[in-house]
Amino acid sequence: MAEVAASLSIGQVAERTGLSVHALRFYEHEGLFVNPVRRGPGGRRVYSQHDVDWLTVCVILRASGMPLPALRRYADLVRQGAGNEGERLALMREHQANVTTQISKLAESLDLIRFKVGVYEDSLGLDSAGDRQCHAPAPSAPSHPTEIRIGHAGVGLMNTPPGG
Amino acid sequence: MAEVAASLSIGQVAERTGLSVHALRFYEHEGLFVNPVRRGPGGRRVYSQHDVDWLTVCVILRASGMPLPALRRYADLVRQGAGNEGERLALMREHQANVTTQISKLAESLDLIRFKVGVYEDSLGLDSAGDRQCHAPAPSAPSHPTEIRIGHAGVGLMNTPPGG
DNA sequence: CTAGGATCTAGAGTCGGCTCTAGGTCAAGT
DNA sequence: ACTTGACCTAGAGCCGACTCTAGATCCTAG
Repeated sequence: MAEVAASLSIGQVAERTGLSVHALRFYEHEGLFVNPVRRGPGGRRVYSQHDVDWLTVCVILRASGMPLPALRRYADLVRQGAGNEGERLALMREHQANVTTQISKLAESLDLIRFKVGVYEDSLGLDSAGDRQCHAPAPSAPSHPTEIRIGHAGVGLMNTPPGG
Repeated sequence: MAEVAASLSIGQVAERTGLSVHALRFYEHEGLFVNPVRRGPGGRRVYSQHDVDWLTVCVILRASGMPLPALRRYADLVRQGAGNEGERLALMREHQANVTTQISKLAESLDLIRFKVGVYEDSLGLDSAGDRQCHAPAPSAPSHPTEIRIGHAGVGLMNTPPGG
């Protein structure tokens, strides 16, 4: 049905994964591959579809902020084979927690940003043709009780320099 | 009701904003303040509540990934005073777009991560005591049609080294 | 034979955003 | 008088994750 063991050059893998050829060599150097990269005639790297699949996972994990050491650790665990699923699970769960925290922090920031956008739209007389929900989510009560109060002094005063 | 013009030392501002004193001096050097920081006896910096409010905004924008040059541009606009709301709006809208893209990319990555977590939980015989929704959101159809297919070869094969 | 392009290695350079150091001033406490 | 601690300036250093360079090798096409 499908050739599982197609041989790919570094350039082809770069194309398919979105990583640069430099980055691919760098990743190899950093021990991020599960299995050693084979070499063809002339010492050139030969990759398989397995490698591309693994790299695809790597790219996604990197895109969500997993640092290279964690990625290396994960590669190590996978390389060792079955038996360490507990550790892999722990690693993934930790990353999952990091990502969800990241997302919720961004969502919080987005409250302020939306509010600012609303303020400027209003000050321009635009009524934001069909993009905003209702008026603007009140950023003074930003879903989680935080210490920062941007509602009163902050947002209001910050639109003009205090000399005005 | 409230003292609007309280004088704060750099240390106090660091405490209130979460920025380090180093970072505060650095921000000043980089032109990120709306109004020039006053100096007290002995040349020491004197901050007002206005500064703290502005910095609070800065911290949130930074936390959502706005680079310092954009922050500086924004400070410039605010410093110039009324009349450039259009530019401020554009800047904020662009950042808003960046943040929402960021969030949705993270959410996409989270699909894979959750899937992996599910795989390892299953392989350990855990049935994930009350955390997962149902089984796992299918990561092979990740909300937007992307080029990467992690559903078939990827996730499945990557749990064991190819030598197994 | 020659030229072009892809690849190789080892290692240096880049970038953003701070962080830290060195060397000094100043005010308060003992 | 002396120490402590917060502050000052200018500039060097750091970290992560690549990116780029130099100089060599190899393959293919004309």
